[in-house]
Amino acid sequence: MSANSRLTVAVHVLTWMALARGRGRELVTSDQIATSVNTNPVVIRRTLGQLRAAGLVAVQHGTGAGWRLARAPEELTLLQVHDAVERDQPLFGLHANTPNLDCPVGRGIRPALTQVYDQVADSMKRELARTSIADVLRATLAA
Amino acid sequence: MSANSRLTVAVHVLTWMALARGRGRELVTSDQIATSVNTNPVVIRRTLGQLRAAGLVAVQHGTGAGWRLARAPEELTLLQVHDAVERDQPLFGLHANTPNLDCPVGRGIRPALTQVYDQVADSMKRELARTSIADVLRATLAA
DNA sequence: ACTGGTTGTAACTGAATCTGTTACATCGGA
DNA sequence: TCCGATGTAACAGATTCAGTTACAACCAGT
Repeated sequence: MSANSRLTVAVHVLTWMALARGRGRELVTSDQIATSVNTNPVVIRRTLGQLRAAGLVAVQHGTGAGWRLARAPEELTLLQVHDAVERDQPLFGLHANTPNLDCPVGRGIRPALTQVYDQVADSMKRELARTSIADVLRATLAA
Repeated sequence: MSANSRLTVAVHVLTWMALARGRGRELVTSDQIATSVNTNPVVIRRTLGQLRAAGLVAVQHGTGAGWRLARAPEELTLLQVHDAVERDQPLFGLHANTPNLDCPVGRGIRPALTQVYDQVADSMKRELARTSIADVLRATLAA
């Protein structure tokens, strides 16, 4: 399947918020962010809701409502963002149907693959942890 | 998204072929493999077709037709399998719609993310390269 | 207490993907 | 020629994804 864009949208959101914050506008709305991402504000609010559940952003209600970063951009890693928006999504799927348990391979391959896939996911996560939103903003403005 | 099971099925196929080969049965049919994977033979043939295009298995036509491994199980890595069945599938998708190019973030974030995503994919591939079909077979029979 | 702009979330749509299935042409050794 | 297997197109149902509409909830300012 072609992978989804959740991580991309979430990083875009946070990077945009980091830029706004650097310009003195700490509180921003889903509408403003949606203009930059070029999508519907509800999509942005869904993403922000996941980021809030993970403690990466904070929301303010009522008049003058909006969102703000809960941490400095240097302290926000792509791993935190990934964990926030891809909760429990395996990197590789196992069998759609249980394999034949009468076969030695069908019986043992799922735990064997789970172990390998976990190692691969750990490696991926270590790499994601090496980049912060501040890094992304820097690279984005340099382009 | 829940991830697809292509890599899992392909590894299962090759692992089963490696076991059969170790038992002296070098040539096997998609029907036999499908029984272990618990799916339709056409699904297996589709997978085998991709593995053949990558040079990992060889096919034999006519009477007594079937498939055989093109290399020893020790020489078949999960990276090769991944590249065979997930050709050009990005690890993370970019924006579904082009972001707002009038915004500095919308303009610069795609190349910035591409660079990061490529690094993460490289890390993932390095880890996949560390495991062979022989390793998987060993772990499968040990379970 | 009312207003008004924003959030929070459910419900639905269309497109795409994934797995499984049927059908059938093709291959080539016996 | 026969026959068991491959190669592949076509289709179906389930699921996912992004987008959209709709509307209740929230709360600072007046």
